[in-house]
Amino acid sequence: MATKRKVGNLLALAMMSYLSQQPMHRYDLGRTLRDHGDARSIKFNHGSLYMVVGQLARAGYITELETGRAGQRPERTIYGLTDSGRAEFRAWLAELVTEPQHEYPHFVAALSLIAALPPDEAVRLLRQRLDRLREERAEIRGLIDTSLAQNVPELFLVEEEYRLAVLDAETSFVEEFTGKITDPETGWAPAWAQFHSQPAPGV
Amino acid sequence: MATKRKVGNLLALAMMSYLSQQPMHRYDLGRTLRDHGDARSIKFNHGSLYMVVGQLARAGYITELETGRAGQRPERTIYGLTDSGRAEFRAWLAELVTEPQHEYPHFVAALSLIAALPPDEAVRLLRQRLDRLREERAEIRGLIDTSLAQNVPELFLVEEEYRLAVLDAETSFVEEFTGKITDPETGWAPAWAQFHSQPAPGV
DNA sequence: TCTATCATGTAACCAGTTACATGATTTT
DNA sequence: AAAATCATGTAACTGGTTACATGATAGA
Repeated sequence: MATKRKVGNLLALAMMSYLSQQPMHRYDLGRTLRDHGDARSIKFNHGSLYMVVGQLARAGYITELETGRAGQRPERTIYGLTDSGRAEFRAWLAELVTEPQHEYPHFVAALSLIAALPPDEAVRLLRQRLDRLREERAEIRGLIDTSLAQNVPELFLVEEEYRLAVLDAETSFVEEFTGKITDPETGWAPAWAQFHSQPAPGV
Repeated sequence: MATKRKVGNLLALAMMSYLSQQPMHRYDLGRTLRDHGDARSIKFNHGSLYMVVGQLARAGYITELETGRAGQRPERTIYGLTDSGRAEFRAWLAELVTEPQHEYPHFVAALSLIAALPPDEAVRLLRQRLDRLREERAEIRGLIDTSLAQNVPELFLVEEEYRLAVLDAETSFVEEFTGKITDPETGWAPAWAQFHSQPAPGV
């Protein structure tokens, strides 16, 4: 039972994580997140950065520490994690690790409706997907390998390894699926093609 | 490059799919979606139903056909798919089948931050996750089996089979991951435990 | 010095969810 | 006849994204 968090945006979790190491200004948070490659795992943009910092502050998880000034730039408010923020961070992360979430990936939706396409088109599209999946796999593989070559510990790459694992599972699934459609003996294509006989007219 | 759709909510895709078979009233759409089990693949609720129908109508993908009346109930506007809606439906579904989307599952976010937990706690939580994953697997397996027993064609269960495949991949991944942490020879636990020596103080 | 990019913030807009409201059937 | 639940819709709120705005530094 996913507890209702006062702040639900995962960007907040990443922020609390960084702030647990040292207080920071908003912009530094953004830069750190960007440079650290967290954007691959957590969606964020300039706008949400401000929004989420506001939410965290209102919830009492972070607090203004001081307002520094560097050069002639505008003031920069430094935020620090509060004790309550630290507790929330741990609890939330623990929940995310233990409890699988019911999510709604686009491909699941596509599969649930794929019968609406004629079987030969479905197969054609699925084969295209296989190409894309291979490309993506190569990309992630490369990203991991270059990071490892730069001595990034494997621990900091687990999320990418996980992506790879899921990607491989999806690839196998799609291959098997196209097989089940096209098998000359037991393939679904004929039956499938039937309820595409008379398409309903447009309006 | 995921084209920018005029209506982006996947609920709209499911609606167009049903409307491509026959015109319907909003409430029927909701009921059909519910009874058909689409809620497992596509998030929707009473409120979004109205919103999305409005969006589809404004975009010209569906149009009012007639307003019927049954018994003493309020009028019910019947919507039908337009030709432009039919085209959009096909194009969108094709895109979803061919193009893997970059998504942000919660577990990926959790993994990207898991180093913030002490290794032994991480392992404990991951093992709890394994239990949950097994439960979920059993549930989906059961759902598939009862459906098959009721002669639902396998084609209409592919999205659940896909879930199973992904679930299995995740299970293997988590098992391997815990192994890499706890291995008595080469495990990451010692090094990992080190940068948890002195936690920064709360504010 | 001009231009690009960095750094910083606000305002307006759109999507999505929740809560409210209400009459019509069906069940007890 | 009361209670439940079905059927239907609107309004208000919240979260998130996009667009606008602007001064500061760095590079050409």
